[in-house]
Parts: sequence; structure tokens; C-alpha cells
Amino acid sequence: MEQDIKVSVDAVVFGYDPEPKVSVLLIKRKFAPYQGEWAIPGGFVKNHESLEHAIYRELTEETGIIMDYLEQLYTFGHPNRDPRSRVISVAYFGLVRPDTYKIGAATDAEKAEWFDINDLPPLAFDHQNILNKAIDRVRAKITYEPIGFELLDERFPFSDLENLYSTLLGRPIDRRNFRKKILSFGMLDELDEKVSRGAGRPANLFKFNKERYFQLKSEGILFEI
Amino acid sequence: MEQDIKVSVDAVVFGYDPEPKVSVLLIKRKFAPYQGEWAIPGGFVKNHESLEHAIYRELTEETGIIMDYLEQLYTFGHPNRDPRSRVISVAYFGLVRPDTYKIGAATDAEKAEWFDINDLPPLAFDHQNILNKAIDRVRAKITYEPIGFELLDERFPFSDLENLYSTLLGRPIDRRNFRKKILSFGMLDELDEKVSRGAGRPANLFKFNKERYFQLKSEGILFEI
DNA sequence: TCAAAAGTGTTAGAGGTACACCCATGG
DNA sequence: CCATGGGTGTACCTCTAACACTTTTGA
Repeated sequence: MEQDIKVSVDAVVFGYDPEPKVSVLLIKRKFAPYQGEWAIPGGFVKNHESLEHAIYRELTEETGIIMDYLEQLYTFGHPNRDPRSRVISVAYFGLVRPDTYKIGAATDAEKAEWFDINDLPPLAFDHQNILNKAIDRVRAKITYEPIGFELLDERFPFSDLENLYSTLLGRPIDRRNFRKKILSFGMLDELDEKVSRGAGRPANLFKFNKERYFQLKSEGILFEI
Repeated sequence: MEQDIKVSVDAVVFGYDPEPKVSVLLIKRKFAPYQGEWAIPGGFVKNHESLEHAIYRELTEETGIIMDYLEQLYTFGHPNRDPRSRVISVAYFGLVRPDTYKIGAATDAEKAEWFDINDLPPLAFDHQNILNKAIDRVRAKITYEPIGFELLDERFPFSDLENLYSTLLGRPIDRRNFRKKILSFGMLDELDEKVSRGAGRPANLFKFNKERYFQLKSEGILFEI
């Protein structure tokens, strides 16, 4: 008997809104099954495109967003995960910076919206599983690879980084120890620029130095929180 | 245009032969393409079986081996990775214990053989990529999860564990510090049994206590080398 | 001048790393 | 009795974790 299995790609796209909260991009489904329900963006792979190309294409079509970081997460293949037919889904997770985030939030054309990861609507298919796995992965990954910077503006005050980590990890962090540790890696450039956000002393801006990171990595010096 | 993509599963199965060396199970292909060349075992997924079921089935059919540990690795989907048509492969890696290992080595029925990971033949398709990724993953994973025990007999002398780690990590380890650290987790039961292997003082046997491991894990105590 | 956020050092304790000799057995 | 692999303790040093006050600005 001929194999009859469809292949789709789906992406859990994270954004960081320095309220602080971590958000996920969801779309409202236009067609059955699960019509009118929320789902993570994605769709079927075309015959001659790569999986990465497919996910970029779908995200552009459905949400207009462009990710700053993308990584394969897991492949979900349970035989009954789609009520129509056998569909396996190669899931990815993506990270976007706040400026992109803002644009995405305005793109109502396709009915895409950001949701706080602690306040999600019910999701179509097995998308809650996918989302849970993505959250676990991001949480674990920010402790040993510097992917957190992909959720911040290119130039950011140190407190944004602090808040991102303590929000994602779900626990308070010691500001002094955290700053000491991060700066000791020498992967951040301190800029001669300050930013003031309402009350309080203005903060110095920092920039993640990717070249320096790769150099240090090749010397065996690892990022780790 | 209708989607026409095939889905296969492939598994990189590791065994540990306390020579010491780490081996991978390969099969010699019977049919084109790449007829007569070595490849990692795998095959097409049936319409109504799960991906895990598919990989277990294929491994039984092709090599007669039963894995002690299996984990999804990555999904390879480049449009040209199979010369016949579009095929995406969900890759897994598996670990087997030496007793299973021995049986597998004898199962010549399907022309399956073990190869030292440092002395491999050229591989069909993109299987070298898959293998590289699997090796990287296993190497990284044994440092933060106790999967190494799935490569040893249920009861093993401590030196087997030492040799496994130093072989996989590709560097010498300090015997005293390693033993101190591993035993400090309290995940190993020391048995009242010794084993003698040729010359030298007989070694005490140990056993990995899985229940204790999960208990400690739930208390937040993590395995880490 | 007050509220709010940024910036900054020290100390005690835990954990990691380096290191060498004796023990038990088989041949 | 000798070759081979098994088993063990200590000291230094680095890294982590705990902890509170001063500075700079906007309102």
C-alpha cells in the first residue's frame, strides 16, 4: 500500500515585551478543522522547498513576521494528531526582537495576535504539546547559549536582560551576580549611550558582540548562566 | 498541486564494546539507490503507525536488535537528500547494552554490522550528517543525563563507566574525582559481588538505581559531569 | 525632594581540580 | 613475585551565593 502521509511545518514564535512578559504568536484558523480556534502558525511543505523555506514562507503569509532566530524543535507524528488524515508536523521555534514584535502585533490582516505564555487560549490540534515543548527548550537553552539577545533590541539596557532571564526562568535573579557573570564573558560591548525610561536613573546601553562570542566559543569558553 | 513527500525514519544505534570503543550499527543496502553501500538502518513509515513504532519495526526487520534507549534526534528534509524523490527522514538515536550488542553482531541475516565510530565506511544518502549529529548529541547528553548506563550491562564494574566516559568524551578523566562525583549523587547501588577480568584486582559491581534517580531529579538534584 | 531604577564589592562556603600510593588477584 | 587493574584522601584554589547602600534622573 502506498504511503499517504502529509508533511507540515509549524513554528512557535516567541517575543519579549518588556512589561515584562514573554509572548507567543498565534493565528485564528479560517478553515475547518478547528475553524475559529487559535493555533500556532504553519502549513504544508511544498514538494521542492526545504523545511526552513516552508516555515519562513508560511510565517510571512500568515503573520507577516520575520524571525531573528529559528531552530528545529521536534517532529510530532502521532497518527491521529490531525482529524483529516495522517499529518506529521516538523515543529520549529523562533525568536523575534521587539521592533519586529511591534510590527507583527499590528499586522491584523491575517488575524495574528500575541499572547502572554501564562495566559493562553485553548489551542487546535496538539499545539499545546508543541508549545510546551518549545517553552521547555527555550528555558533550558538560554542558560547555555546566548539566544536571549535575539529577544532584545540590538542595543539594550542591562535591566532588559535581567528581566528577560528572571521572567523566562520564573524566579528572581541576583542583579549583582548576574551582571558580574554576564560581563565577565566579555561578549557585551558597553556603548557610550544612555536611555531613560520614565522614572529612575538612565541606563547604559549594551550590545551583544557576536563575533567575539564565536571567537570565545572556539577558544573553549562557554556561555553559561 | 498535491503534496508528494515520503516520510522515513532512520536510527543511529550506538553500542559500547569495552575494548574500549563506541560502535554504530550499519546495514549494507540490498537495493538501489546506493546498492551495496553502508547506511544507517531505517525505512518508510506506514500510514497508521507512530514514528516510534516504525523505527522499532525497521530495526527488528533489518538488524534484529532491540534498543534499550531511544530518542528523537532531528528531522532531515533537504529536497535532494534522496535521488528518487522527496523524502524527509525523522532521525533517532538509540543505545543498546553489551548483551544485546553481542546478539546484534551475530545477526548476519540482514547484513548488519557494528563499526567503530572512528573507523567508518562511506555512507549512503546524507547519513554521515545524521551520524555526526547523533555523535554530537550523545557526547553532550551523557554530561547532563545518565544515559551512559544504557550502554553498560545492568551490573558493571566502575572502570567500565570510566572508560565509556573517557572514550566518548575523547579525553582522559581523573579516576578519583570521577568516582567521587558519580557516587556522591547516590544513584548507584554498590553490590556485594565482584568480577575479575584477567589480571588485576577484581572489581566491585555497581547498578544504576533508576527509581532513586527520578526521585533525586524531582527534588531538583541534577546529574552532571 | 521624593520616588524609581541603575550601578556597585566583599565575604564565607561549596565545589572543582590536581595529584601518588597501596591493594588484591592471576599468571 | 611480578604485572595488572582496582581502590582511596588531601590541599589548594576557584567559583558561587548571599547581601545593602549610593547615584542619577523624572516628576
